[in-house]
Amino acid sequence: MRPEALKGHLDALLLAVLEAGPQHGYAVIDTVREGSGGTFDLPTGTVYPALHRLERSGFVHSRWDTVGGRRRRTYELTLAGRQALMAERDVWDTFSTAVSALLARRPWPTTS
Amino acid sequence: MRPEALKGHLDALLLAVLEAGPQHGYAVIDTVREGSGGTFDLPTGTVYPALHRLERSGFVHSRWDTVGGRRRRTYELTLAGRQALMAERDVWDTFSTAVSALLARRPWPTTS
DNA sequence: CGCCTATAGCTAGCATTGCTATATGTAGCG
DNA sequence: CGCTACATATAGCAATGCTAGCTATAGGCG
Repeated sequence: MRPEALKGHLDALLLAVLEAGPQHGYAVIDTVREGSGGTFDLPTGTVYPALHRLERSGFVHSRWDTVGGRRRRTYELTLAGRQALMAERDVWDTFSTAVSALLARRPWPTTS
Repeated sequence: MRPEALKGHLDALLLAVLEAGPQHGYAVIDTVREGSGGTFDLPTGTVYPALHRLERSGFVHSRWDTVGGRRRRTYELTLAGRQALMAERDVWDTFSTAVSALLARRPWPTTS
């Protein structure tokens, strides 16, 4: 998978993952990998900055936990985050429909 | 439509449009707009550099025409371009399938 | 104990890429 | 003559995901 393919859609994925319940960053990476059937194996350098961005935007809220001596930062969707996710789903639908339509074009039925 | 949504998929769209036959840049813009049902109305500052990029990559070949006193640069897919398009279609399929799967996740059927 | 792996987090800097803004020039209409 | 549509072009911006590198704990193995 070409890395830049994700550009502009990462936030939607992260919000969708967190919609299922609060998770910490490392777990988010696992969930994305499994939920995408292995297609997306996001590096930490992608996910952590993205989560920080989402928090700055007010879409998620974080708190520190300590589990088994390890520090964890658990992220949870805010109300604004849920609304943003709804908007992102709409964007994705129109976007993917349009791209699929264009990619489905074929030479022969030129109809011109 | 958030502008950056297209990032990483523009080349695929342009190649797909040119697959139907050679076109010049301005016409490509029209074809994309109509083929996407109005979703993508690409600015010239997006399309012309992208076409140049595709030519540098060897995916399209251009020639100058003059039609009605106006200079036109007509782009045509190369063999490499056709192959790249096939690859792009595969990328798009895996990509969109994975994103749709993740966005379809819902809180309740947590199954955990 | 020392080493490695898995877990868990962080950041600086890079490269790519699409967009905005601006520019040039022709054809045709009122 | 001025306006609009057609047609191409580029400089510079902003955003964003990735690479690479770093810190730190827990636990297994030799």
